[in-house]
Amino acid sequence: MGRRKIEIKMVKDSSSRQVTFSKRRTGLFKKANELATLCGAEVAVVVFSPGGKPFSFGHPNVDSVADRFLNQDPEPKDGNVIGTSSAEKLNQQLTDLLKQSQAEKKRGEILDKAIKASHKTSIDDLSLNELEKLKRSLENLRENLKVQANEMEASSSLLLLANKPAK
Amino acid sequence: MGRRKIEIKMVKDSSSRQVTFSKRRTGLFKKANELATLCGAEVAVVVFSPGGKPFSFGHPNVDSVADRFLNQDPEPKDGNVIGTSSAEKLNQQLTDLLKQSQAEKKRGEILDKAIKASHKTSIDDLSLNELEKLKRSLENLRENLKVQANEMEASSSLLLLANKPAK
DNA sequence: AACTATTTATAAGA
DNA sequence: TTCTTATAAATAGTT
Repeated sequence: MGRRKIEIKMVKDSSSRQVTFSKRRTGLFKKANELATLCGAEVAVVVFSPGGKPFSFGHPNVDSVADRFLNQDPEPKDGNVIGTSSAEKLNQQLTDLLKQSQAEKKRGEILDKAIKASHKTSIDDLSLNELEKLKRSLENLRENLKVQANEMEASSSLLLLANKPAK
Repeated sequence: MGRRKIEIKMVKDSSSRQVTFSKRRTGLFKKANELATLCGAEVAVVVFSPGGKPFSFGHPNVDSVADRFLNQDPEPKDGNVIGTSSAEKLNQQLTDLLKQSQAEKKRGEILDKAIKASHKTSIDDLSLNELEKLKRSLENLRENLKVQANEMEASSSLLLLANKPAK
């Protein structure tokens, strides 16, 4: 978003990285504030700099949002802290994950075609087109995996937290 | 940032507010991801929609960042149905899953090269070689995903069982 | 869900 | 570091 387009990967130069961190942390907090204000949402953001310094933003504040997040969902079942709802949700997500894997298999087949095509003289429009579709599919898969993993992580956080003594 | 400048204050229309929330939440998570990737920073974001639904993003994951921020030790606690080991194992698997996703990203870059190569005259040995490597990577990914999902399913089944009256 | 006209964020540079 | 500025990215209103 500036003079040049940059790839989203670790900035090598430590000094530049620090500058990028400062600028983008400011931007992230600003966005978080706008989201909270515009939508009446509760938002908490915690960031550790590469040097290990903590920074945070919260609306209305970090702790209340964190508490709400960590204490939600666990069903108040006597004798046990964890409600099945959390675990069942996890199971559903695992099922979805398997579906992702299945879908990915089809993409592998597309690749097969492309490889066969390339064994001939030159790659034709069809296989090129397929390669490009495959590329988009992969980008999608990556995005989906990340989202899924994040959601599952949140669920398992709840499970973990539910096993800790209430604060 | 769009057709018109808007004031940063509560969007009155509930329907528009929901749309704004969705768009901006996506944007916020993307920014958080970029900050983490570019700077090697740890980042956690938790958001509650106006409707009270929780959303989260974390790198490497929400609870490790939260724990670190709250300066809490994941104290081992027993006397409780579920050994933390099961839950922690789940967490580890989720982390591995994220790594898978990362690895997949590199494969996408290989594809990029192949596509660029094919834009030229004909696909050469190098890019063909790369395509074949990519194919093997994909087969691997599929296999790993399947194994991971199966293992995780087993863990979460244990969690489910552990929550039912032990007969 | 898509599409653009604009606004905003920000990468380089000073 | 702070400010400037050219450009990339996000997104408000629209369809």
